[in-house]
Amino acid sequence: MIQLIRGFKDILPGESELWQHIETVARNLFEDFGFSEIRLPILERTELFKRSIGIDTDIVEKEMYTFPDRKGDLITLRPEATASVVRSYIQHKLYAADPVQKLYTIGPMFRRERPQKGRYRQFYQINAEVFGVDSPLMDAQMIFMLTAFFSRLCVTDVTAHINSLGCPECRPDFKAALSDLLKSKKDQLCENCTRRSKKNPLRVLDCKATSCREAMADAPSIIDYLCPDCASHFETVKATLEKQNVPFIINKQLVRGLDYYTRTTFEIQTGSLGAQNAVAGGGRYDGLVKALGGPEQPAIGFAIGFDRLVEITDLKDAGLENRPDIFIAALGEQSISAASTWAGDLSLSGIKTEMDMSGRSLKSLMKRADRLNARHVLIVGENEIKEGAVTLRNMETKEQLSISIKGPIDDLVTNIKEKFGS
RNA sequence: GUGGGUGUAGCUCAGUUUGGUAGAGCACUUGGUUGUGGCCCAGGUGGCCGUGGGUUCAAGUCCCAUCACUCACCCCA
Repeated sequence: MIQLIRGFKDILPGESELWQHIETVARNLFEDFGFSEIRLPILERTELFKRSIGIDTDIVEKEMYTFPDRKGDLITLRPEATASVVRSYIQHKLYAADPVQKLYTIGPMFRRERPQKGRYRQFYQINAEVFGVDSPLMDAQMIFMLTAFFSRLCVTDVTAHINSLGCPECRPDFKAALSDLLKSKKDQLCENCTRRSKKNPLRVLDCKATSCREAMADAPSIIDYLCPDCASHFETVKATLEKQNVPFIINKQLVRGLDYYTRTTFEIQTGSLGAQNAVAGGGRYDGLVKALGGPEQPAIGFAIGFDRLVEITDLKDAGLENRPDIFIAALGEQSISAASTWAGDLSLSGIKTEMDMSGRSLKSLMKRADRLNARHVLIVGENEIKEGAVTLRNMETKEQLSISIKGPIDDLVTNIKEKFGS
């Protein structure tokens, strides 16, 4: 038997309804906030990710699916969406029509990590990005929209964490201060952090090892090193969130794993996912558009972990399953043949119709209708054909009524629709 | 990449200690009830016991290898 690739998964009927529902909620909400969908390719030139995510990050160093195509060009299955959105914004000069662009996209991402709870090699993200707005009010609005999204999906066990990473002006001072501390505490650091303290000292703040956490307890806070502009930007974000009643906590340890982030950064964390506590994350990346060859335009965005969201939502049994309005139980060759043409007309008229073509006993057809959770069963047998009227049974009330089939098929469809009542 | 746990029917799992006929519940199917679902009762279908090798008269069970799943480290969404 050929099995699917490690870390990949199928989304089967029964779960796909929930995925569709979440997608619909996202589309409706984002579009109400003025976002438009952008659909992007899954393969990009490897160079794009190296330049945007950062060459020293784990993603680029060891997690990307990168391979040469038949001509030898290096291409990569996208590990995240922001790089592609930015690429597209630049390539199609979307800023020329209007520098302000609000875009969302939904689709699969690929990272070759060891799979575990809430972590797959192909996973799905819902992304939203805003270009051309540097106002902190937009930062607040993005977080506002994100938390609204979670509450619409009845996800309760989530907390918004926010922080500011400063800008190229203020970050060097902070890095220097942090490096000094790391040198003095180097005996307490775990192996990884010893390495990181030289390459990317910010990451040490994010370490989960207890010894590192203790060592970092009195670490300098980036917030104390913010330049006046960054500081007032962050103040406005916080004040606006408070005004809008968005609960949040300031998390000075919050560091992003991708190099392009600046200023406001945020993460939605949950306690229901084991070690994978981030269910959404994002922030401002004011320098990225320019860095990728575009004009100087600020930007902010976030990504929601779709798979993780599915795991923590309480909507699993919300009755989203695809149940037939009507199940046709036809008995005997003649009835099956006649009913199969009706089934098509009923479906076309918007009635979810299922019919059994096996010719089995009425009892087994009723059982199947019950299993499919059909609302009504249309019984068509020799008797009915002879008498010119079929039987419509309401599966909940057990009420049965007779519907004439003497007229044209349209009449039958209309009659059935009427009988449905609610 | 490193560690722990687990692989037996479509699903959830017994059976492995101490080698000796492949099991249960659910699901599916047929009938009890000539053409009416859910409950009940009786029957039936369904397994290379993850895979490959080894030990043995004999392996689901013991040994070796390998693969997969899963959780954790790491990292992130």
